[in-house]
Amino acid sequence: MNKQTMARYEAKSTIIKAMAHPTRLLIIEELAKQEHCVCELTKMVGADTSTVSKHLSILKNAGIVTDEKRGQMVYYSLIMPCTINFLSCLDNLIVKQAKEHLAMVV
Amino acid sequence: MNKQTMARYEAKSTIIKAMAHPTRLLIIEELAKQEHCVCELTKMVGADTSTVSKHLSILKNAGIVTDEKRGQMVYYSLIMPCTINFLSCLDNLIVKQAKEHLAMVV
DNA sequence: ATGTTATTTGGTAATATAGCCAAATAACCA
DNA sequence: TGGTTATTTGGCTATATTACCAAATAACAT
Repeated sequence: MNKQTMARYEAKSTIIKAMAHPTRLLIIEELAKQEHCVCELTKMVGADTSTVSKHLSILKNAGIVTDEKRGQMVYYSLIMPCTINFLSCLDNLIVKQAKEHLAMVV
Repeated sequence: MNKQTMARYEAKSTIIKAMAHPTRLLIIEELAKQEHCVCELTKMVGADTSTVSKHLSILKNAGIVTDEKRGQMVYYSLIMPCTINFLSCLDNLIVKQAKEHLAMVV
């Protein structure tokens, strides 16, 4: 296995790992609609602020979101266009699978 | 937060979590080109057979790949079309970021 | 300056993941 | 039947992740 190829897989898995959490997916999908401060996201998620802040820092380190401080608030927004198409593709797939499963049972 | 919406995020994160490993990304990209048995994938990955087998079962449980036994070999193939577009999108992004980084340094 | 709000960071405990070895299972051949 | 190859499963240890609390930092208002 080529060293460069390996590095490429690791870079991709870092990004994907950052997405791989229900809360972080929620955040990504909300930020796809519009930017939000940590306090707004905290309400949406329904967890401790520190927990949400840490989720955001994971997304930021992966290059999926970016932040901007305005006053006392920090606003996060989505900067990775790849993610949203993929997530909606998965959504369709999940609905399709659920329907197939239903058809099997009924 | 709606219960159904939450379940949807969990379903998506299960699929994404299954992708979130360098070895499993390698497997996905190789299976995108053509089906392979566990023994072939083991050689490509360069790890213990049991390790590769476990990676494959994670991908299978997530619905990303499917398997078919022919003789003593089990052949795996990719069945989730979403993944490949997403991975190539990430690849482009990573190359772009690397170039930008290079331009900054030089 | 002091208090309040927004956010991040450090610490900690519980849980999940990854990799290897050894053993079990299955298919094939002699 | 007995041996070989391919694959999966169980067990174990090391490492990573997550969530919360408490404390630190920063901006703003009084």
